[in-house]
Amino acid sequence: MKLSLKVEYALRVLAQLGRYQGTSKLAHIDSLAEAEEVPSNYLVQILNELRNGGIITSRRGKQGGYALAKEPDVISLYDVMRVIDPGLFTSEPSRAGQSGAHVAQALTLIGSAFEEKAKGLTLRDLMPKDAGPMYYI
Amino acid sequence: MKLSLKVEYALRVLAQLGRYQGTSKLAHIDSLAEAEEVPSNYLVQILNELRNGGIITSRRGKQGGYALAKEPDVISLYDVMRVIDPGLFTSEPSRAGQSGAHVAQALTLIGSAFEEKAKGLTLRDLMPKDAGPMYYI
DNA sequence: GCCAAAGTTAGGTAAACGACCCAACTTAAG
DNA sequence: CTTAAGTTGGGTCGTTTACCTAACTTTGGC
Repeated sequence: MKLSLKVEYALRVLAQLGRYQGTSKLAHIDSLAEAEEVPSNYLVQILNELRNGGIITSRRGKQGGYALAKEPDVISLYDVMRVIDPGLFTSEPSRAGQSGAHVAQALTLIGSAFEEKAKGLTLRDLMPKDAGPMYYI
Repeated sequence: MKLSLKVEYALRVLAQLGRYQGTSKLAHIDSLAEAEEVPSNYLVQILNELRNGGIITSRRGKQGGYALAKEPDVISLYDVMRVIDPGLFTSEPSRAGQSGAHVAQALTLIGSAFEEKAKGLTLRDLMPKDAGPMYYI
């Protein structure tokens, strides 16, 4: 279903950010870029969009960094995709032509299946099961 | 889920071709292009790929034209998409980075939902319900 | 046997998009 | 006030999309 590399990058980095949850540490761009093998110059842009989209928070200056804005299990893949790749869900098929309406309806059906599945998965599903919250460390 | 215009065009035209089923008439490019509002110069290319993909058949020369290779209810939208937009279903997400495997698994899950829905819909679902086969005309 | 109506094929193109890179700027801790 | 971090705005380069053009081939009918 042709998802952009950008979405993959975002999800990988968010999964990585999920590992910081429970600790008081903030993640830096370079650590994230290295751990998830994302080009750091591109990651800058992605993190920015995630912040504007309310998925993550950031702090500037020395000791700055990024953290998830919410718990991993309340951030769905749908939320992320909508922020990183708007137009993935907002694009309506055209109703032109004699069969336009029927085709549009069918494609919307397929799109809904995609959308619902994306809503049912959260960042927690992207994180290692054995690595629970680190409160006790 | 960002489907190409090309796929929409193909589906509209195939739905139109479905209306010719049961008659002995072949559809010409220009009629199809006009009925479904598809640029005819582009449609030429699409019809060619559909023929090479075994979705439709064609006849050359005067009295030539196009027809569905099979009954509308055995041609799924998945079949069409695979022919018109290969790479839609063949593309595997990367497993790079620490979270690559988990992300790939989740995205494949979403992709499967999309794929299954596309397999469950056929050209018949794109055709007007009241217009049954025209054998009796 | 020609001619005209159809499909076939190859190629080309302009605009948009994707995946980056770079540099100047701002903030905040020590 | 220096330095490590995030912020912002821009630029670039290759690919893809959505077309168009034109030459070619096949077929039916006069």
